[in-house]
Amino acid sequence: MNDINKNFIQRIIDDDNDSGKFNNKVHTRFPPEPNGYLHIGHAKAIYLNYNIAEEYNGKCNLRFDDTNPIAEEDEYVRSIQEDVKWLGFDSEKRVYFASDYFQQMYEYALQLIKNNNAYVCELSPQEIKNTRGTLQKPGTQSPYRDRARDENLDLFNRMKSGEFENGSKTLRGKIDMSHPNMNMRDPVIYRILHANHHRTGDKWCIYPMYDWAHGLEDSIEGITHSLCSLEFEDHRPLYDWYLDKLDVYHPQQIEFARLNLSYTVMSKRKLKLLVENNHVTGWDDPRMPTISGFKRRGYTPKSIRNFMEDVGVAKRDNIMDIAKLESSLRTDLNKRSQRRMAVLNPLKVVITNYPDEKEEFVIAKNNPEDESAGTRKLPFSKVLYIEKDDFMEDPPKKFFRLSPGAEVRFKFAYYITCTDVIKDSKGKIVELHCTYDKDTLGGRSEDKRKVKGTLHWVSANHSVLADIRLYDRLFTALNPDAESNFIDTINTNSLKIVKNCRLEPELKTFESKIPVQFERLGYFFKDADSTAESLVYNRTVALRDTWAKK
RNA sequence: UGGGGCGUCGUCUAAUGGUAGGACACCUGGUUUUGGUCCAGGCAGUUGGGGUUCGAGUCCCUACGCCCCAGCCA
Repeated sequence: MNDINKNFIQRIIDDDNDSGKFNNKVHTRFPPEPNGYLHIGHAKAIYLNYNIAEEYNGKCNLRFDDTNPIAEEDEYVRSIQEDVKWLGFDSEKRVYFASDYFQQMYEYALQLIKNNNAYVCELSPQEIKNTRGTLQKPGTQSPYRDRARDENLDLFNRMKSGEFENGSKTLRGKIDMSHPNMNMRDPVIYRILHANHHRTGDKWCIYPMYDWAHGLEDSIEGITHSLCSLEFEDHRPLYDWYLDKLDVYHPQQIEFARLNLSYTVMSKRKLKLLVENNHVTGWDDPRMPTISGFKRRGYTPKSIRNFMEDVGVAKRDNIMDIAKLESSLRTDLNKRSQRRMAVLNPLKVVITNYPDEKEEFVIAKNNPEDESAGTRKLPFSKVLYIEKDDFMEDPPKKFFRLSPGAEVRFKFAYYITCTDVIKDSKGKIVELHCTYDKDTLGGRSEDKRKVKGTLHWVSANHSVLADIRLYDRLFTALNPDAESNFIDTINTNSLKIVKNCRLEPELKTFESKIPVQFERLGYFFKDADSTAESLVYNRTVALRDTWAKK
């Protein structure tokens, strides 16, 4: 690793290592709250934390920050672990829960009270709000602020034993009600919550607030560099205050800019709304920026990791162009995907000079980027389907697909010339009559005559049917968060289902785990909705198309 | 009128007082049995104004702009 081109976090760690601050140790953590599914913004945090640890020969913990029983569920801890693993990060059994430290946190709170740094406050939530002051004006002190030490201890213990109603009392830090940083105006440390916790059940009825819990979790686990997003910058003084007052091991919090993607929303609240109001089919809807959504859509873990490497890390607010994600995706898929033939919008083609009952098999390359992927046999016969878009009766200049009198290559098969256009009574094209040149088997000719267009095709009788789901961005606004109501900018055409697509027969039994490219169309991934009788494919991403742009 | 951050091509991100570079996007051209890939090239940036310096994206002053903070959420 050279000194140049490091990001600001690596430089901080280098400085710490130079000064011996953490004895050259690096230990990070990824601390999700199990209250929703992971999205690609989390993937940045995961990537960062695991990679920093690996780079410096350290470790990274996966820690569930489950301090609020109201919002958290087991379903989410399961999905989060699954997603982290799918992304390619091994937590090596380093899986922890904030709730495992509840007893220890409680004892630390006792210590804080004993040192006269915390007190039990009986102000209601509304009263606390009213006395906090504003951004410009200082707050006023709670009447309970100067309670005797023993009374605080007694009251706090009774809070713990369940004697009081939700919201009736809190434990608060005794800091400074006129502090310019609102977080330092006697912050709540514990609140009373008679609620069932997904792991500790009914054992506790007081739960620690984030600021109290997070620093202690980091401290207990021996974290060195505690990476979090920018909005916690204002919380760092409090993180430091607690640890200093307790005089315990003190990790360094470092803030970085979270990832934003163009044409998408990233907040859990908004994603949840999309799910609950059925704007999408679920957390794993292929249009969602969730890890499970990308997975179902056909994204690869490697493409997401490469994207994160590309994105980098800094403290500027940013909106990454989603085209960059798609570029990482195509780079990976291009090298690895198996090519297959599929016709989305079939147009019947009859090869008039081809024997009626004949069928033959042409040799098709599975992946031109990788010879080891081998070849397969593709059935060819008299009646075929091609893409409707690949024929124009009256083509513009530079249209080098099929048109009356034009000769094109049917990939891996023959040169084909269109002789007749068959229409129905309304003038709609229903069928094409063509001839083939029998001396061009494999798609090449002895005379080296040049054929500009190469089309994909399937044999009608051999083909299998499928529904194909075409996805577009979920929002029409580049930054939906900036709109007064992001729901209003939902793209009503984000999903288009194309029925009765024709696939080459091998796709009937194709393994769903392998990424596949439908020649000339894009990358597709077999959806979980597929059954033995009916195939469903998701378009992961289209191929770059410089023709369509014009 | 409080506090904390941040301003570099269209979008991300480097350059740590010494030639403003890379990626994506976009535009040319070449190769190609995918209008894909690949290859070659091009376009495009330091928020403004002062100052220090032989030399400033970088240091200082100042102005401006953007983001975050008033949950018993994280």
